[in-house]
Parts: sequence; structure tokens; C-alpha cells
Amino acid sequence: MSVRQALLALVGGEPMYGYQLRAEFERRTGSAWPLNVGQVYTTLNRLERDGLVQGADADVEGHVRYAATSAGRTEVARWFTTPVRRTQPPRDELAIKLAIAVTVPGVDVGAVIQQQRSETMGALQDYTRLKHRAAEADPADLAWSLVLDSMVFAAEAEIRWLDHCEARLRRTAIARQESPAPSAVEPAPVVGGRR
Amino acid sequence: MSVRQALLALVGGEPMYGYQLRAEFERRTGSAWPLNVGQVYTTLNRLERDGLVQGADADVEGHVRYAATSAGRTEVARWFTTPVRRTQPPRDELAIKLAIAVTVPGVDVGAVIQQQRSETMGALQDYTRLKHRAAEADPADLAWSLVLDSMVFAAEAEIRWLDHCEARLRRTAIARQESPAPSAVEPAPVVGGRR
DNA sequence: CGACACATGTAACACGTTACATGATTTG
DNA sequence: CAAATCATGTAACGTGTTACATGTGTCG
Repeated sequence: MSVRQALLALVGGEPMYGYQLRAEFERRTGSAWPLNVGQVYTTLNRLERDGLVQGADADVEGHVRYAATSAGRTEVARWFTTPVRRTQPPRDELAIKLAIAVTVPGVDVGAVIQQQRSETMGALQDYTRLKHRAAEADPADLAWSLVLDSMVFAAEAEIRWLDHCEARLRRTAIARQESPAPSAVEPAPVVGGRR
Repeated sequence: MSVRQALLALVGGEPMYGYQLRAEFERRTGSAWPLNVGQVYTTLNRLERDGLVQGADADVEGHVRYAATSAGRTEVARWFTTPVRRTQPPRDELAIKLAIAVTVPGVDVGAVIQQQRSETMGALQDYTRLKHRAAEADPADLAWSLVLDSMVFAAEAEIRWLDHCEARLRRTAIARQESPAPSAVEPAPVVGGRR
């Protein structure tokens, strides 16, 4: 959904053609989320189908520029004035993974956490390395710098959460030493199963 | 992708039937991400098509139980031993929204941030309210308690990021008072091509 | 000339979502 | 009995992803 809305907002600001839209999207988000050109064209077609944008005839240079219709501009305004709902957040693969990991027998949850921490810390280092070339002059650069910060904040939170999980698991593991779990069925040791 | 993997991991631990799978998924994730039953059945069909699970004939009670095949167990193991990639993180709608908002003319970015903060703080309150009934005995309860924590950590990080954005925007707004922006019009430097 | 960036599109497919159809069983 | 829950599925559709086809222009 976010790509669709973003492209709509872009053409809402100023009419653009497909290839340009990809470039603008990636410039503003610092290429953090590369966008396949094909998706731009299909998305534009869908937006036109839904009456939110209107494609003009090819201009002198052969470019097919799309502009937001009135309904499109309304929709952009709605997007910007409505917060992203956090009451029913998007599925978080990592959270799901750990929730399943701690409830399915035979999974070495500690290993899962360690791996992930190492992965996330690696990403964090990449981000800080990228941060060194943050120029604040151009508003587009400001935008991607903010995006970068958001990824840093998210990664830091993730690491903190992983530490937190590890601590809680250690505590409950101790608590369970005297009262061992009823061991579902003793099925296949799925992963790094320490049997 | 996460639902598919999660269901596969669940049947990998112990054969289950569709309706049961939804219940187990939601129990472990504290119903944070409700799962439509229909999706369970379609996903099971796709998993069977891909040779990762195997549906048995209806048992005495009429339940069609699915079990992971050998390939399925391998895939589950791979899932648990491979970290979630943070180098190319999933698109973050909020980050995209703000990146677009600060680069498209005529958007009140301050209002966007304020709204979002209020939304996210509301969600945070809901989480802390839910947290009060966190029992740690059952591992499934531990799981959803961890999921809840992950949402808290993420929401806190989001709020911190929003504050951060506000601060940076204030600074650049001041910096731009003497040197006003080149007013977006500036036709179309197609790509990076500043002609 | 050959390679590469620009530019526009199409086709096939993936996962996920909603809504609907259908029936058995339980429970107030 | 009526309503709710359990249980299995199907149909239609949405966004997003990848790969492919095709053509123009530019530059070494």
C-alpha cells in the first residue's frame, strides 16, 4: 500500500512519468527500498483505473506524464492527515518467529536470538557508515537522512528487545528447572535440538 | 511470508488441522495479528503443493491433520537458523510517508508528526494496559508477552524517532529562513541528472 | 560497434485479505 | 429452537515482486 500512496503523492506534487517516479522515490528514501520500474507502471495503471491519476498523451520527448486528479489529491490529503494505525500493526516477522520458536519444542531459541542480534548489529553498522555522508542542504537529502535515522532507531529497538528476550528466557529457564514442562509429544528435534 | 513460515513451523512441531492452526497461531502471538481462517486453508494447500506438508485423511473426528514432510522440516530448520535480513528491511509506511511529506510542497509535516505521535502513544497505552495481565507460567503466555514487549519497544522507538524528526525539521526550517528553498517547480532533472 | 542508461510496458506469480457457502456441534 | 462456535473450504481481488520484451539514445 505504501508504494501506491507514495507514487500518488509524488504525482500530486508535480506530474511525472514512470521512470522519473522511480528515481524520485528512491532519491527521497535514499534507495533504502529499491523500487522495480515495472511496479511503477502497473501501479500507475491501477491508480488511473481507480480515477486517482490521469495520464496525458506523450509529450515532445515521448514521456507519458501522470497527474493526480481531484479525487487523487483528496486521497493524498487523507493519507497525510491520517496517522498510520499502530493498534493493529503490520505483522513483524521477527516477533512471530520468536513467538513460534519459544512455543515449538526442539528449537534453540538462544541461537536464534544470537544470530539475529549479530545480523541486526551488522545492519546498524552499515547505517552508521552511511550516515557519514549526510548532507542536510537538499530537502531530499534531509528526507533520506531521516529514513536512515528511522532504520537506526528501529534496529536499536530490535537489539534491545532481543536482549530483553534473552534475559526473560534465562529467568524462566531457571524457574522451569524444578518444574519441567510437559513436553508436548517429544516429537522431532527440529533445529539445533540439544537432545 | 511470515504466516506461511509460522504455520509450517507449527505443523512441524506437531500435526494439526486448519482451525486448530489458527487458534494456536493467535494464542502464541496474543492475537496481536488476527489470522483469517480462510488463509490457513489456502496456505496449507500451497504448502502441500510445494511438498512441505502432507495432509492426512480425515480422522475419527473428521479433522484433516497436516504434518511437515522431510523437506518441510528442513525448511523450518532453515528458517530458524537464518536471521531476518535487516540489510533490506521491509518497507516502513511511516518512514516513506514522512520522506515524501518533507519533499512534496504544501504538506504540513509538523501536523503529520503530531498526529502520528498521538496515535502511537495511544497504542503504547493500550499495550501497557494489556501488559498487566501477563502471566509467565505457560510458554505460550511467555510468547505473547514477548510479542507485546516487541510492540512496546517498536512504538517507543517510533516516538523517539518522531521527536528526532521534529527537532531536525525545526533546525532546517530556521536554516532555510535566510536561504529560501528553490521551490520544487524547477522542471524535471530526470534522474540524478542535475542539468 | 558494443555496452549501458533511459524509457515503457507485459506476464506470471507470490502472499495476504475479505467475503461467502456450507455443514456439524454445542449451548443458552 | 435459535444462536454461537467449530470446521472446511472456495472465489475474487489487492499489492508487490521478478523476469522478460522492446526500443531509443548516448558514449567510449
